[in-house]
Amino acid sequence: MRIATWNLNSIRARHDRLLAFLARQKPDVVCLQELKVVEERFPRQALADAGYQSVVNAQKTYNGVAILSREEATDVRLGLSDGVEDPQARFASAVILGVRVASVYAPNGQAVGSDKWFYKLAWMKRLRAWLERNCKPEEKLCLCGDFNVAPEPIDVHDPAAWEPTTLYHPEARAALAELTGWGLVDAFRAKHPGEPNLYSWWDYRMLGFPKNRGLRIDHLLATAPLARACTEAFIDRDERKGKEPSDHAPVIAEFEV
DNA sequence: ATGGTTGCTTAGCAA
Repeated sequence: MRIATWNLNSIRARHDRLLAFLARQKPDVVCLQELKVVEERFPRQALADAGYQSVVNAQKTYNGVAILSREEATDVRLGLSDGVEDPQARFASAVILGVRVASVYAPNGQAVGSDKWFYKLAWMKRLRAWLERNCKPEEKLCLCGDFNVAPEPIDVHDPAAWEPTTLYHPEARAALAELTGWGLVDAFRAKHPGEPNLYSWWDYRMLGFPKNRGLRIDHLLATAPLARACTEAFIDRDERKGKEPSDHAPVIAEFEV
């Protein structure tokens, strides 16, 4: 089973790119983030024509996540369902071929100390609580998405410069470590231990991509039974090239399940 | 040195 995660930065702006990506990489499951579209305008039919059914948690203008799959998605759950009043569409999960897959769009946090920053930290805690309520580390599960946190120095082109920011602040990293501490393996890093300069996001500004000034903030976090079945993981850098790319590249992993 | 880019929605916000 080939699982991909990709922050599209608008599914309308990336419509043709997404269809070309599906044809090229032929993933079995794709978790998408930042749809930036209302449910009614989500291109469900075009994706169905391409062979994918869609689980969609959308909202107007901001956020929005989806799970595309070739096989049927069951036990669909939209949102964290934790009783918190929260209009932001950042989470969806479903079971596909016996694997629980979740599409995750963690808050960016904007600036350390801001309201959005505290929302980010709280949201990470809520996600950990969701795991505790809904899953067991012994089951096959993969959290796929834009976590807006780079875990380690190796995941940041200039760690000292990024440490004061929400994407690499020690508290954000601790929140991500709390999440993985429940029982999740960074599937991409497990296949590329110690390998530097591998990023999934580059700022549109300041020639971020041409200079490879990136961060690895998009992750496939798998429980041990699933991580053991991972045979390959890579970042599809080509998707960041060319005309009108997203600022994120897809992360893809192959699992023998 | 506080720059610069993109998308959604239409001037300002979010990333």
